[in-house]
Amino acid sequence: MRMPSQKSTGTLSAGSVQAKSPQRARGHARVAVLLEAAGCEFAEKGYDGTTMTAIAARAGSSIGSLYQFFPTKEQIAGALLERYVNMLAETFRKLREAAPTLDISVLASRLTRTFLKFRTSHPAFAVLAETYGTALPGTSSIREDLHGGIASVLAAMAPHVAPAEIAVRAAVVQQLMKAAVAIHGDAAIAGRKAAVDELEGLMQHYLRDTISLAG
Amino acid sequence: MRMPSQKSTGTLSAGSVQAKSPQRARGHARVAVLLEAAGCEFAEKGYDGTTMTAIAARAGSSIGSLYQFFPTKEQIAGALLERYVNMLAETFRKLREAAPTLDISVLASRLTRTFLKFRTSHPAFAVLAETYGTALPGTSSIREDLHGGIASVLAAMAPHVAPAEIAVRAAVVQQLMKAAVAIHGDAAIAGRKAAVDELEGLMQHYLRDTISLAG
Amino acid sequence: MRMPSQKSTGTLSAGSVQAKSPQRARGHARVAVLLEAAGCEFAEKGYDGTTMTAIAARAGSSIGSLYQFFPTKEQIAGALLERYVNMLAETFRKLREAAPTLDISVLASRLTRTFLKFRTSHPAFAVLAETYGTALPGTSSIREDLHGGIASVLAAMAPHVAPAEIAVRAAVVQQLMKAAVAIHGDAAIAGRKAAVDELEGLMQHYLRDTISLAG
Amino acid sequence: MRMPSQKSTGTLSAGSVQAKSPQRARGHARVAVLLEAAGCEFAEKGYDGTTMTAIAARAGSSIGSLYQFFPTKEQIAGALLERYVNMLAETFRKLREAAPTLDISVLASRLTRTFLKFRTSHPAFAVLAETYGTALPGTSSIREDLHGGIASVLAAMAPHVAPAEIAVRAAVVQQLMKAAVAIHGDAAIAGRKAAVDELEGLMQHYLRDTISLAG
DNA sequence: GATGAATGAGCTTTCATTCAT
DNA sequence: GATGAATGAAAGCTCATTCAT
Repeated sequence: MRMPSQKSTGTLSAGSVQAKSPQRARGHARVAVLLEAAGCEFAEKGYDGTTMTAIAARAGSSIGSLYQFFPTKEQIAGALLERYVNMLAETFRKLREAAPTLDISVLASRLTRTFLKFRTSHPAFAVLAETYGTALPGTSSIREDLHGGIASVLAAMAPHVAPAEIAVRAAVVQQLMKAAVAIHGDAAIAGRKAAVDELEGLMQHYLRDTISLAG
Repeated sequence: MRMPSQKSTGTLSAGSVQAKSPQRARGHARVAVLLEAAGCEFAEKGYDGTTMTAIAARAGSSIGSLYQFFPTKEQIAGALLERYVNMLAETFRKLREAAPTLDISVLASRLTRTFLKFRTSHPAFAVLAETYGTALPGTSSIREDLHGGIASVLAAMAPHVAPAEIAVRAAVVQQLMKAAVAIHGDAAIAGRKAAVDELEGLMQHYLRDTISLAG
Repeated sequence: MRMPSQKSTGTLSAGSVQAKSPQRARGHARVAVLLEAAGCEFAEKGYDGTTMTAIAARAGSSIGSLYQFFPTKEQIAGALLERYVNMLAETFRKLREAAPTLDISVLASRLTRTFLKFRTSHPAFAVLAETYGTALPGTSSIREDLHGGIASVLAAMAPHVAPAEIAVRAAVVQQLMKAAVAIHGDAAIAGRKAAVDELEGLMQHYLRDTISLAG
Repeated sequence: MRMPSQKSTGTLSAGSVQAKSPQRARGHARVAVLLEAAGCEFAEKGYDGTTMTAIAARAGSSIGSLYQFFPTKEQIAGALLERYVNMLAETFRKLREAAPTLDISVLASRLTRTFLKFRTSHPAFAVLAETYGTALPGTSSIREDLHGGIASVLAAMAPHVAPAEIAVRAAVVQQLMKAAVAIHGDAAIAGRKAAVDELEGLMQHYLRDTISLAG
C-alpha cells in the first residue's frame, strides 16, 4: 500500500476534491472517461489492487493525463465517491418526498431494493465506502451521509417520532439495507431471492413498529 | 498490492494451510507469536497495508524466520483465519447444544452479542474475512462456514423446519449479526447502544417467526 | 527534484544518519561500496542529477540493496557528509595540536593547501556541502563545524586573543580557504598556481595580523 | 533532474539566447514578467527545484505562453543570467571609469560591497551562476566575464602592471568578493559585520600591494 | 533452523516539452 | 499568439520473496 506524500486529512470533503478542474470541452470528456475507468478498476481489483497505470490505460489516456486532473489516487477515489454520494442523496430526496403518500409495504420495498440496485450498478461504491468509510473520529463520512438521508425519509414517514429516536431507527434501517445488498451479492446462497424477501419483510415490520411509536 | 511471481490459486484451502508444522515446542511458540503479531498488524493496517517485515519485527523474529513457517503472506492470513473460524465453530457448537433449552430472547441476545464480542476481541477477523471473504465462485469461504454454523443453531432451535428454509433464515440471521457489529463499531452513532438493542429485538422477532413455521 | 515523503528536519545530525546499519560482514562491505559509488555520482552529476538507480548500478548492487541501508537519497548524502566532516575534524585536530609549534608561514600554507587537497580528493564534498550547507536557521551545519575547527586552530595559534575575535577571524580564514579551492578548481585561469600562492600570502598576512592583536 | 529529449549543448551561448524576440510591447512586458517570476522561483527553489509550470503560474501566464518565449528551461536561465551579467558589466564599467580618481580605501569598499549588494538584490544570480558556472572546458562562462570586469578595474587602478599579473590579481580579488558575499549571507556568524569589515581590510591591503608592483 | 542481505518488478508521482484549439 | 490538455520517460521508493552464511 502506497501513500501519497502530502498527508491528506483522511476526509472526503465533498466539493473541492479535484485539484484541477477541466476548462475545456476535451478536458471534461477526459475526466468523465477517467472516472468511469477508475470505477471499473476499483470494482474489479479493490482500492489497493487498482493502479493508476491501469486506470489510465483503461481510459485510453496516458498516465500524465490522469495526473493532470487527479493528482493522487486518493483524489480520484474521492471524486468518484462524491459522485456516488450525490446520486444517493438525490435518490433519498425523491424517496423522502414520496414517503408521506407511500404505503409502508411499498416504502419497505423501495428502501430494500433501491440501495440494492444502486450497489449493483455502481459496484465500486462498496469498495470505496469500505476504504474511506471509516474516517477519522469527528469527521463526516459516507456512513453519516447515508444515515442522514435515511433519517430524513423516516422522519417524513413518521413525522411525530422524536429526532433522537429517528436517528437510532435510521441506523438500523441502514444496516438492513446493507444486509440486503450482502445477501444479494452472495452467489453462494441458494435461496438468496427468498432471503432478500425475508429481509424486506423484516424491514416492513420495523417500519410499522417505528410508525407506531408514540410522539 | 504486491503479488508473488508464481501466481497462486487465490484460494484459502482451509485444513493444510501451514507449510511446515513445527515439530518442537520452540516452533509452536514461535508460530503463536507470529500469528499474534500478524493479527495485530492486519487489524491496524489492513491486509495490503501489512508487510511481512512488520509482522516479523513485531513478533521479534527475523524475516527469514517468518518465511520458514509461512511461505507466503496469503498463508499467514489463511492460518489466522482458520484459527478464527475454528473458534467460531466452537462457539456455534456450544450454542447449538444449548439452543433447545434456551429461551428465544436469550438465544437472540446470544446470537447478537457473541459475534459482536468475537469481532471486538479479534479485530483482524473483519479485515481477513473482507479480504478473503469473496473467494472465487465454487470455493468454500468463511461466509459459508459461518452460515453453516448458524444454520445448525437454528436447526437445533427449530428442528421441525425444513433444511432449505433453515438455510434461508440462517442467511438473514447472519446479516443481522453483521449489522449488530457494524452498528457497534460505528462510533459516530450517538445512540448506538439503543440501536443494538433494536437489532436484538428484530432478531428475537425473526427467531420466533422462524419457530412458528410449519414443518 | 524529488523529495522524500517523510519530511526531514533538514539537519544532518551526525551520528544516526543510517537507518539500518549492517550487521554482517557482507553488509559492511556493501555499504562501503555504495558510499564510494554515491560519492562519485554526486561529484560528477551534482545532487539532483544523481539518481539512486545510478548509484546502485555503479556499486554493482540492486536498487533494493541500496535502499536496505539508505532509505532515502537524503540519507546517503548525509552518511557521506558525516564521513567527510569526521575526516576534516580529524585534520583540524592534528593541525590544532601542531599549531603552537608551527611557523606562521607553514601554518598558512597548511591551512590553504590541506583543504585544497581534501576537496580535490573528495570532490563530492563540495556538492553536498553546497546542498546541505544552508540548513534551517538555528541548526548546526557543516559550515559551523568547519568554522569551529578553524577557530580551534586559531585559538591554539593565538591563545591570548578573545574568543569573539577568534570567531570573526575564523570566518574570514574559512573563506580564504574556500577561495583557494575555487581558484585551484577553475581551469580557465591561466596563472591559477600563482593565484593560489597569492592567496597563501594573504592568509599569512592575516594570521600574523591576528597574532599581533592585543589579548 | 529532468533533461529534454533532444540533447542540448549544455552551453549558454550568451548573445542570442532568446528564441523569439517579441516584436510588440505586449511581448516585451510579458517577457519581463516571466523573467521576474523565473528569478523568484530560481532563488527560492534552486534550478532543479523550479518547474516551468511554477514560473508560468507565478507570472500569471499559461505554460504555453512561457514556451512561446523560452523554448527550454535552460534558455530562460540563460536569459536571466545574461541580464545579470550585463548589469554587472555596467557596474564594472562605471567602477573602471572612476577607478583612477578613487582612493584605494574607497575602491576596496566598492569592490567588496557592490557585489554584495548585487547578490542580495538578485538572489537568483547565485543559483544560476552555480548551476551554469562550471561550463564545459573552453566555453565562456560567467566566471570569466566577472574576471574580465574585475581585471579591467584593476588595470585602470594600476595601469603600469603587466596584464598577466593583473589577471592573477583579478582572480584573487574575485574570490575575496565572493568571500564577502558568503560571510554576509551566513546568518550563523555572530560577528558577520565585523568579518565583512575584516575582508574589506584584506582587500585594501591587497589592492595596495598590487599598485606597489613594479611595472 | 535462524538470520539478515539481496533482488527486481512494479508502484505512485513529476515535469519538460509538444499539440490542438 | 494564447491557452490548457496530452504525453511518457524517468525518478524515488516498497516489499514479497529468495539466498547465503
